[in-house]
Amino acid sequence: MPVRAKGESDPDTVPFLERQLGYQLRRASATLLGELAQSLAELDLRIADATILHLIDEQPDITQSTLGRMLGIKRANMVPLAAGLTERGLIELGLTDGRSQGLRVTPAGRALADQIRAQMRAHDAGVLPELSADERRLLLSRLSTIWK
Amino acid sequence: MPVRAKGESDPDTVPFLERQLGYQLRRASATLLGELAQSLAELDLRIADATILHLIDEQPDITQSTLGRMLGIKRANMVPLAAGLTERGLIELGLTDGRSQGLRVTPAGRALADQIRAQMRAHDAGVLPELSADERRLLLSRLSTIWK
DNA sequence: TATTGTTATACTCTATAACTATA
DNA sequence: TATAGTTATAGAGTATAACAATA
Repeated sequence: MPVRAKGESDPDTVPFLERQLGYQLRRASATLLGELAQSLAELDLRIADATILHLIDEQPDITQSTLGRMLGIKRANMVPLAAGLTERGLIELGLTDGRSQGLRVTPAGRALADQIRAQMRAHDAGVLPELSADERRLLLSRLSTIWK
Repeated sequence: MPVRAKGESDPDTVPFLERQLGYQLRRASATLLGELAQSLAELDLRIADATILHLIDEQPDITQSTLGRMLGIKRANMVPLAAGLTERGLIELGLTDGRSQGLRVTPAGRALADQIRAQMRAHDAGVLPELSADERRLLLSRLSTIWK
């Protein structure tokens, strides 16, 4: 007679989609995206804005093109993103070599980047809080193999 | 002296975003979404089309509204999706009670739903193939808690 | 009164093509 | 010749509001 731990249902009863890793990943990601977007809206930032500002703070003189490659955002779509952050006085031009324009955070940008990281950390801490540090590290490394 | 398993880098050296579960989930999900979209394009289907067709096959006489609630798709946006599948002869009206319209697959729709599941299974099997069956089950259940 | 299906519409994100300037 | 930044634009996908018909 088959034994099953409590809380686990009969595998044959589980609907198809529930067993799809891709589907579960998609739904989980969409939910977290929405939550984070709501949280960052308090800082008047979209997720792309916040991520870019953080990266410029972390890596001064990075260019639009490099940021786009890192984040999977097309060069053309980086322009209004960078322009928006510039208009708000959060970033400015750093080292430029004529065609490449290094970007740096302003003092206001750095302060906001700190707030962004704080919010992202706080949000992330609420995700799967039952994971141990080891389990968390393992999951992170597994996920990164999917897209890298 | 701190000991570290080979292949693991100094935690303090890992960039901020790489340690964010939300970010990793987002990137992984986007990659898988793109791969699956490419695969389903062979059947001339988008992911939403395929998912809906599968669900109607699995649950005959389900309505647009119910499908929308299950998948996080607004009622208004379900209309063109259902219309498209109907025009292609993949689904048709089943039980209707006046305002609710149950949807069912046609024979062609059922055959395509089988192909969809085959493609989804095949794609999913390529995701984190190093996971054991137990690890896979655990991950699935953890992910589902995020969005349910 | 609440829900279903529906239409119209706006908004965001993303993709493509083309152009200029520079390495 | 390849790359960075830029512009304009088209296409998805998604969101809101409103309406008619029905439970």
